[in-house]
Amino acid sequence: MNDAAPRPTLEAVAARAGVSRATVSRVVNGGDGVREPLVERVRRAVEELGYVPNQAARSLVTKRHHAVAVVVAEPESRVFADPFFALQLRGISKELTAQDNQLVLLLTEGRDDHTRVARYLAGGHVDGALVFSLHLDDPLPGLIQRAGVPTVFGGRPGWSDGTADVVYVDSDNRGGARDAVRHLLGLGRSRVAHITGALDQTSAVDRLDGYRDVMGDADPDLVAPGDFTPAGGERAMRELLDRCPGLDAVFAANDLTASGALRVLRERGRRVPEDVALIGFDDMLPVAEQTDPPLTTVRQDIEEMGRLMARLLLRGLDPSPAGPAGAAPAGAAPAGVVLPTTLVRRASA
Amino acid sequence: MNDAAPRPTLEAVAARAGVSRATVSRVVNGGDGVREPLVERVRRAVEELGYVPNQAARSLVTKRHHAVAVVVAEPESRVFADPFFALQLRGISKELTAQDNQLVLLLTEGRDDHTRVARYLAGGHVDGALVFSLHLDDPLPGLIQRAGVPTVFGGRPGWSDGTADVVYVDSDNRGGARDAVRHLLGLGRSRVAHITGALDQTSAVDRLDGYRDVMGDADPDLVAPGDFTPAGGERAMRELLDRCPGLDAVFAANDLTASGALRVLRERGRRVPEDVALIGFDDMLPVAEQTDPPLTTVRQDIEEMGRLMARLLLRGLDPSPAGPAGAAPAGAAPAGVVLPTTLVRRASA
DNA sequence: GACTCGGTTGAGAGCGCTCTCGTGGAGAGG
DNA sequence: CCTCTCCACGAGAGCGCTCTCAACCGAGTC
Repeated sequence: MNDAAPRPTLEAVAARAGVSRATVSRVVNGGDGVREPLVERVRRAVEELGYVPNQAARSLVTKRHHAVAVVVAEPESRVFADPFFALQLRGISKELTAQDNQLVLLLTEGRDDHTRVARYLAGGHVDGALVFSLHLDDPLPGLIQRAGVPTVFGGRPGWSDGTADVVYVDSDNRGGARDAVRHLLGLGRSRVAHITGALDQTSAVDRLDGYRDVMGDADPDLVAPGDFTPAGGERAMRELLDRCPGLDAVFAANDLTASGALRVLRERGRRVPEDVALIGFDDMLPVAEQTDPPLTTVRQDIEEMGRLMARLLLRGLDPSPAGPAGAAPAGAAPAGVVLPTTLVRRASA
Repeated sequence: MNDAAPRPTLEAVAARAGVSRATVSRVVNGGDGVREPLVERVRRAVEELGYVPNQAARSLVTKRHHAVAVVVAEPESRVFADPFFALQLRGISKELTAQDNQLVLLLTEGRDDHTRVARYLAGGHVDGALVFSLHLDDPLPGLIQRAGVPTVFGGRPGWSDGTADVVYVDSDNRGGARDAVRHLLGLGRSRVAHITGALDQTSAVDRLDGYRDVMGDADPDLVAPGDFTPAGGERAMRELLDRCPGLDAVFAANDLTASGALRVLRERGRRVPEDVALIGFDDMLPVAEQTDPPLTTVRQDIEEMGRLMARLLLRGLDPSPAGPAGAAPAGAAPAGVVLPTTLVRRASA
């Protein structure tokens, strides 16, 4: 249907500039060791011919692809369906393209995809991988780790409790949860309940831990299991209200959960925040800002998480600059980086 | 940090199986014209060595990359931040991987990125592109079109009013809008208002056109400009209520807009749907289901749109099967494919 | 039984690039 | 003025693969 003119090669540029292929190559790749007049001539030839290097040929010899895979496990799950992930992707993309790397997106669902992805990564088509997987029992991270591709994880993987040499970026779920609960206590509330997230995900576990850090072993009846969905929030809220009618505050594991809880609170005639203060997590805008009252919540800098993941990976790939005096000891990559969270006060608490 | 064993090459497999490189290549690529015993021997060698073809080397000679770029213009905009896009991406991904193609994600913002993307595409690193751009005046689609890469657009591009040979997939915004308005009329409402979307996007224009198809040139005061955001919806709703206190139904250009309108309606003491029936567009779940009352809205099969885009592109790339008796005349690609919408009845209308 | 023919296999030429060497010329040193 | 060094440049090998083409082999054919 199209397939027009064959794209110009190094050879063509060389001919036009009246130099050798090697010289053109040098110019194209930075131009060190080539005298100014020649550089200029080559540049012009490149320009005139509209030359663009053939990445395949280049990769063939350099073994670098300037491409990074972003693996998202189980996209039906929460990761993919909310703006959270879109933002992270944006951060990743920015950082990657800033360093002239491409982003290869790999979405998986189910076993078949696991092996497909593992093969692909092991196949050496990309220089590294950024992996998102929420579930503790997901075999994918393990497979990937074994594939021998440099990898950075988004969120703390379940099987790495600070031990192994796994590189990941996470936000401070535990600290954020503590802040939320403390805020509630600071408001003079004392019977603070918690609706957990899906506890097969580290973020949910960490948030629960944060709650416990502050509340100690308060009344265990004040904790009800949720699953990060509005429906789960409703269910848990009913349960809590039945069990502990006297509760005066709720910390929900995320904003979606909080929105469900909010509906039940209203239905049961509790005023928010007067009777019950409510606080969420994520600061998922379309939800947090649209509820009535708007949700007080814990925000994470999602885009920055993405950037950081990419930066970490790229740094690990590139055995070069080392900065002023060697920023970080060569082999010792930072195992996990945890980004701070901030409390966003709106009307619900 | 790692870089372990060099991966086995075709040569290695050939040696192990006691055949020539050519034969291994034939087997790896389908095995036609190779006798069974040999095929078996080669297969085993591949297995034992864990051989994975080097895609770079392959691309170098075949000029096919088995990779498709997905270009998303202006990710700050609505496209990227909502689940809409995530779903579309999922559809694309499924279709692409089913045919063993990779998905290279290109996010752009601003001029610099435009030229970067154009260069990348023109550079022949991918076999084709799927492009999302919402704004009528976006120069990117034009640039891409000129880059000579096979392209399918998501959503009807502004500059192609059915004329040019542009391939795109869109949902039936106009028809969906008509359905919505007719539904409202069917409910016995007569003063049906419309809050438009951002009119620099074809989807918004099409929805407005659909409204007009049914309402004729009703009272122009019944149309107020929005911008696809909740805030825009609030503003427009206030305007409408001031101008036409007697209105009894509102068709909002999308769910976000509807949620804003809903808030204003409640604030002004109008009951929904008793006093004013309200209907949205998109069926953006976290919004449409969470409002009070839940939103009646027009749904599009987003994931299918994605799949279809990918399928269209791939079909255009592959000059092969042609199906039973040549499904479609070779050169005559279907210019635009428009997917149907369905009305989802909830409580608001 | 010599000959042809369709089908299988191997040899070898590149695809476009990078990178190692070797060469030649300009400048420094004796 | 001649040698030694250093640096800019070109020649050429090869990255791992596909694909054309020639060689070969067994089965028909006359």
